Amino acid sequence: MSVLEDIFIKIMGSKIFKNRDLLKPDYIPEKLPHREREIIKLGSLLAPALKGDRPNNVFIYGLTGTGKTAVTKYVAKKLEESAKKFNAKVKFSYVNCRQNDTPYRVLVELCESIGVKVPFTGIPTAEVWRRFIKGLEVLSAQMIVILDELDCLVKKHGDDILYRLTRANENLRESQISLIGITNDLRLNDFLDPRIKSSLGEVEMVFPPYNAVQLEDILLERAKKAFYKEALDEGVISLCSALAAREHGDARKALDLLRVAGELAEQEGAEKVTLNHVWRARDELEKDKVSEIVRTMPLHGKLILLSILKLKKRREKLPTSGKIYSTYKSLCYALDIAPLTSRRISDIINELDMLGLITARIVNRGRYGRTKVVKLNVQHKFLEDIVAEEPRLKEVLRKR
DNA sequence: CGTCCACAGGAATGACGGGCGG
DNA sequence: CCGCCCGTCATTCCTGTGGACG
Repeated sequence: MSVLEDIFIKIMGSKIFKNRDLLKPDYIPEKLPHREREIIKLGSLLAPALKGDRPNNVFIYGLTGTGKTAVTKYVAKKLEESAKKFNAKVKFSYVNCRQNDTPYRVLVELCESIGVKVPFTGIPTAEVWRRFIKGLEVLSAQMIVILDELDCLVKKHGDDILYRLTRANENLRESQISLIGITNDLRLNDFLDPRIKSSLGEVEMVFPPYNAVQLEDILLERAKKAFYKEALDEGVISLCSALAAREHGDARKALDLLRVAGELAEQEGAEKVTLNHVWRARDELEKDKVSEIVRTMPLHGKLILLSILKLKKRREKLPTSGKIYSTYKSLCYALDIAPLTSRRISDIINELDMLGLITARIVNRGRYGRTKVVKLNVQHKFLEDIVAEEPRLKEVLRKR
């Protein structure tokens, strides 16, 4: 029997997943535990749309995995259903601003959602804008625009499009627009023009993180339908919840852990998902995250990471920026690459800190100056594997 | 108690590449 | 389509800093 066939048989014979899709991040369940209040609040805020009144603009804050998108989509779905019943003209448009991260692309998305066709390049933004307004007038509806991950758009391209959208109602007679802005970044306010702040932030909602108990409820709810009975070992759900609670109560993380643990169990033909699978799922997820960050990092960032790694391996003490810089320089020398200035390296170290790969804190050592002490936050094994993917770095790594 | 270490990190400036308006 | 402008990455030059040491 071939290896591949073996895998297929294992999957087919597996009694783990009933419906794996229920654990995917974009799935919107029928029940959202511990978000009942948010659902009611958002629902009542948007309800005027059914009567043809423009709802207030809403701004939703919350860290990743706090249910912002799920709640918004859920309410949108329900409202659309009701609108059909009451024969009210309500139109929702959901745009993810991370995927569509230019004003142009956002506008194109909006046009398409109301059935206006525009080429995705070739015509000026102003023309797309004009067609959007025209299409909207024909539609004669209450339009509710959901801008998810708004921070990505605003940080890259400013708040101009928000300004236009909030002001669009002045040019509309048959239709009206209202906005729902969703952001992970609580500091987004600082990037916004005060005028926008006042009009977009007519109502603000903050989604608090889930605690471990709440996460457990969420997982239980999903697991009921996603897994076969008895497929989960005792404590699996609690462990997933606990691990995710540690990371600012991220429900998506909790679901990811559970799903990946299940996948691991399935792949090896296990009867049940065990605690061990969860731990391995955590490693897997961390590795994925780290590898994604590292892979897209410029060469010198990788070299710095490598330098930290080498220092950590060789010596006992925590590396300081000076030490890192000199090992980095010798690394560059060995690879025949021109090294950057220490000033720049200082910034790169800060960037790595921002990404969460390392923790750098400033330490005063009196007579012996002032430095940044750096601590690696990732398991060495992962980093080595990932950094080694860069062919040039591979040999350096082999040489200890 | 002053010095001075070993950097931190701000400001100004330049090279480069990519998107936008005309 | 082209030139322009803007953001990013990097360098240069610089001032600032907490505390161990003499």
